[in-house]
Amino acid sequence: MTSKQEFIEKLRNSNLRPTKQRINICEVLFNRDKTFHFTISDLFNLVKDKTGEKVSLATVYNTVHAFHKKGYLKEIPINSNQTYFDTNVTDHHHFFDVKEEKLIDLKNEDVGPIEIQKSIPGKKIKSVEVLVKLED
Amino acid sequence: MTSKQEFIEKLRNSNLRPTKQRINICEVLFNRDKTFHFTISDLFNLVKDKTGEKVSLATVYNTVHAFHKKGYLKEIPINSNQTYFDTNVTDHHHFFDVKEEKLIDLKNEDVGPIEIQKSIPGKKIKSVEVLVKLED
DNA sequence: ATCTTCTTTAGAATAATTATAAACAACGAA
DNA sequence: TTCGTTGTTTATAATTATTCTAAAGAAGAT
Ligand SMILES: [Mn+2]
Ligand SMILES: [Mn+2]
Ligand SMILES: [Zn+2]
Ligand SMILES: [Zn+2]
Repeated sequence: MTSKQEFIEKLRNSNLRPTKQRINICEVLFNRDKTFHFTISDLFNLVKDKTGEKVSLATVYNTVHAFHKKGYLKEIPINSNQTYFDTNVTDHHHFFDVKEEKLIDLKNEDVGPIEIQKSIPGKKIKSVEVLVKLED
Repeated sequence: MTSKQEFIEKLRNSNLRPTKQRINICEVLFNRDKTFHFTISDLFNLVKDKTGEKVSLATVYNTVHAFHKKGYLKEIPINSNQTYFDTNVTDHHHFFDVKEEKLIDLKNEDVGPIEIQKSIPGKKIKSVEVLVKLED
């Protein structure tokens, strides 16, 4: 349980004005126990449902991009018509349930360390992500 | 070097009529030494350039989807505004050069076997793919 | 309170992809 | 080879996720 005040501070510290809309979005995104995987459309609907207040779709996009830029959200590479985001910004891997279209976190110890034995001159590794697709 | 006749047979065997357009697309896709990573727009332009014959964009989409369904192309999960495909349909991993927006194949031995230590009841693993993002 | 700067918003614009439906080409049987 | 059938191509329209625009509104500083 994170308090509204903490969200306000977090936003202020990030040079983002703590507006009603951003605070509502924070509640939906960060007031939870487990990692949250979502699309913009998921988030848009949840804000309405959980806070009772309507936020424009443009603001959801703006806020998600702002949070992404600040490092509070991670973008997850899957092939889908919609972009997926993740409140777990640490380096970690995923199951993707193709039928349910749901992401599930994998702990690093569930996958083990991955050593990349090849390198490209002039380039360095930015991230290593494993995506495990699941079927029935 | 694969001959036109082989493409025609391949198409027939797949219950796809060997049209001029499909054969041209085959030439661009499969008449090469190395794996080919591409977007629909890449392919559309290359068909014009390499064969001198114009193919409609809709046909490129149709054909790519048909080949994908038949298992001749693989879709690569990266976050981009465009979908990437791959002529290497075996299970394999990738570098993605974020700046150049280019995919590079990784051999399985460059990554090593990946053992997934977690399972989800009722689901089985369909694929395990590693995406290594590269920066300068 | 006033001014400035940032934010929200509705709506328009963009861009990838998919759908539509008419013209066309491949096929198989006469 | 012709003819009828079925599959394919194509231009174009529709759809959909995302981004842009510009005006109205809210937050912060003085
Ligand atoms: Mn982003
Ligand atoms: Mn596809
Ligand atoms: Zn996650
Ligand atoms: Zn590849």
